[in-house]
Formats: sequence, structure tokens, C-alpha cells
Amino acid sequence: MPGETFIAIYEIVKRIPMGKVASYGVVAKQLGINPRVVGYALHSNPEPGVIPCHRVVFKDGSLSKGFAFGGEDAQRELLEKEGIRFVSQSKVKSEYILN
DNA sequence: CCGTTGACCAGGC
DNA sequence: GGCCTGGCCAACG
Repeated sequence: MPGETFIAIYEIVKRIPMGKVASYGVVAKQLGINPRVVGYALHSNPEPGVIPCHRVVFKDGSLSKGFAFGGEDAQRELLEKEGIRFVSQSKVKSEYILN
């Protein structure tokens, strides 16, 4: 049973629209918490397929190595399938990042 | 209860 | 551009 903090994080992540991404820091700021806690919450990943955790990236657009399902490769595939383009193997274009 | 652990970030080199 | 460092704080054991 996750704490209320995690629940709030999952609700924010669910609101990220398809074809866009948000940084850990932006999600954290909406709740007034530390960005590291956001990563911690997504790592537990309680609802695979329901929570679009692949739409959360670093502030500079690069992907995390610790993605729970197959690492960066799996995450990149999911994002490309939504029409998101990359500037390098593991970094999305800044234009897709929400504030 | 307390020490450790991160899917982070900003700043410096 | 990359790598290192310190700080951050909820969750876990």
C-alpha cells in the first residue's frame, strides 16, 4: 500500500497527454516534493499499462537507465510509437517536454 | 526509530 | 558536450 505521496504522483503522470513527455522535476514541482521521490514512485510501478510512466524523462530530455521494463530501448520504442522524435539514441527533442 | 537507497537536479570543472 | 559532487526527502528494512 503506497503512501499518499505516491498516489498523487501517479495521478499527475496519468494526465500527461499522448505525444508529450514531462520531466521528473516538473511532476515533483506540481506536488512540492523532491524529484527523486517521483523516480522512486515510478520504480515501484503498481499499474503497468495504466500509468504512462514512459512519458517521464530527465529535464534535458534524456531517458533513465532504470526503466522497469527493458530499459531505455523499450521506453524509446513506446515514445516513438506516439510520434515523439529523438535528437539522439536516448534523448527526446526538447519541444515535446511539458512545463 | 534510524540509516540507507534511489527512474533527480543544479552547479562546477 | 560529458563527468563529478552535494543536496534533496519519501520509502524501506
